[in-house]
Amino acid sequence: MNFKVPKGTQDILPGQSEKWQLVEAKIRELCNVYRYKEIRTPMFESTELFQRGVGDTTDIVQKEMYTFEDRGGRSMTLRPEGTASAVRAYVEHKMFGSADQPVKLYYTGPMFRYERQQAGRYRQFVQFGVEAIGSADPAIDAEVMALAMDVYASLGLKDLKLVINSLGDKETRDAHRDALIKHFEPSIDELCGDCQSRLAKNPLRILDCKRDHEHPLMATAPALTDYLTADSAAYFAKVKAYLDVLGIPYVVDPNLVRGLDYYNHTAFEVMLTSKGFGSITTLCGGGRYNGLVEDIGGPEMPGIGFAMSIERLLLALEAEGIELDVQDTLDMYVITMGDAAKLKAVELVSSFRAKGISAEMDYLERKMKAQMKAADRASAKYVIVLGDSELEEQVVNVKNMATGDQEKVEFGQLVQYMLENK
RNA sequence: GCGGUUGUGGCGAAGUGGUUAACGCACCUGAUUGUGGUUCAGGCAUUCGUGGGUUCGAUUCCCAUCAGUCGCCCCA
Repeated sequence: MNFKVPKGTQDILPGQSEKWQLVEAKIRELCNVYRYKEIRTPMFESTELFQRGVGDTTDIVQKEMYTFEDRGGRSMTLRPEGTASAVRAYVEHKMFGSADQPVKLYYTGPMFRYERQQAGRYRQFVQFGVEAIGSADPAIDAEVMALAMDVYASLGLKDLKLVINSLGDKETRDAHRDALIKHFEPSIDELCGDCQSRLAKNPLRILDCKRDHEHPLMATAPALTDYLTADSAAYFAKVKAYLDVLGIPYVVDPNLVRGLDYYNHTAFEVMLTSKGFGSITTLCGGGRYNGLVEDIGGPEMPGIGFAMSIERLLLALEAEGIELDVQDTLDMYVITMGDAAKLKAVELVSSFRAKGISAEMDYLERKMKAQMKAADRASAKYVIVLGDSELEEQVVNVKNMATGDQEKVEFGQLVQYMLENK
């Protein structure tokens, strides 16, 4: 029998988990500064929520969901993303009536999508995301993007670009869609099979096909920006103006498309400019979703948000050679020689810990030299050696591992000594 | 869903149709009878992914299968 983690999932072991904690701490700190409040929602919801929220025609809903029937015969689904749940909670708890408006939420937690694993893509992955609901002010679009960029910047990631686009309103999209079909349909045979199926499903996606990138039809294809209504164009211009004020560089990519149905107006991605890892270059994706709250049964409320994968964030840091400053400190290692010493060591270690001094001792009956080595490996700041003579005199040498200096300290003064020196 | 590639100790990594399957790291012991990071000597463990086939004999050749990994699609 040998059990393994399910395909597409991973164990995060000590050594790695500290990095996660650091990233999560940074995220909470920034969310607090930007005044986004944490929301925690269940990891599964009724299947229908995602069908309505994410969109029935999306790949996520059609072939990537972990859907199961519970014992009561209800169809449930492990959440593939966070926005639908956040919006559901917003509607359910009538947060549109709360005093604080707009409602600014953030979440972190695992998401589930049934996909083939590759570098930077997992079946269970952790997303950090924010949602700002209740405002159609372009300034908040810029704020959300600024927060995303800040997370990366605060961790030292520099080789990033913010790519933005406007998907316009419904009128814009319908007109553009028709134009795209008209443009590609006559010569669709010249394009790849994927594009051919995209024509009916989501013609917008043809524009970012990698295989047909060089095809002459691409260059002459109608651009979404040409179909923006006056209102949509004005809105997009304001978003850009606010980004300028914030000093956030961005690239407008008219072909930027998001894969979830609920997006309109502002769409953006944070991408790696360096080679990065594997074929994945997008670290974060987001956009505006006016209309989603209504679709889920709430009032007509505009919203905008993003989601980023913590796994990809960590992979990007690794690819750029950025070491997170995780501190793994041990204040005191107590070396024991003999059973009597061990008895005393247990007592001493406990008294250190009670004062917040991290302390460790040997549990493997190792020789003194091996214990010394273990203390060194654990980067212990101080070490004491407990043997028969120390027990008799009630005094130990406290060794400073960095300098090698030793100082005599009475048992009763040890905790105080450590509090002053650690 | 489709395609590529890999599968040998805790980790990394050689190798061969034939008695005991290199080496490095890690770990343990000793040199140094109570003080670490260096050095030297010794020690330690492996169903050679799994199942079947060919063969006197398979870790090695063949088939299947499983798993990892990478790419496509799509996405974070």
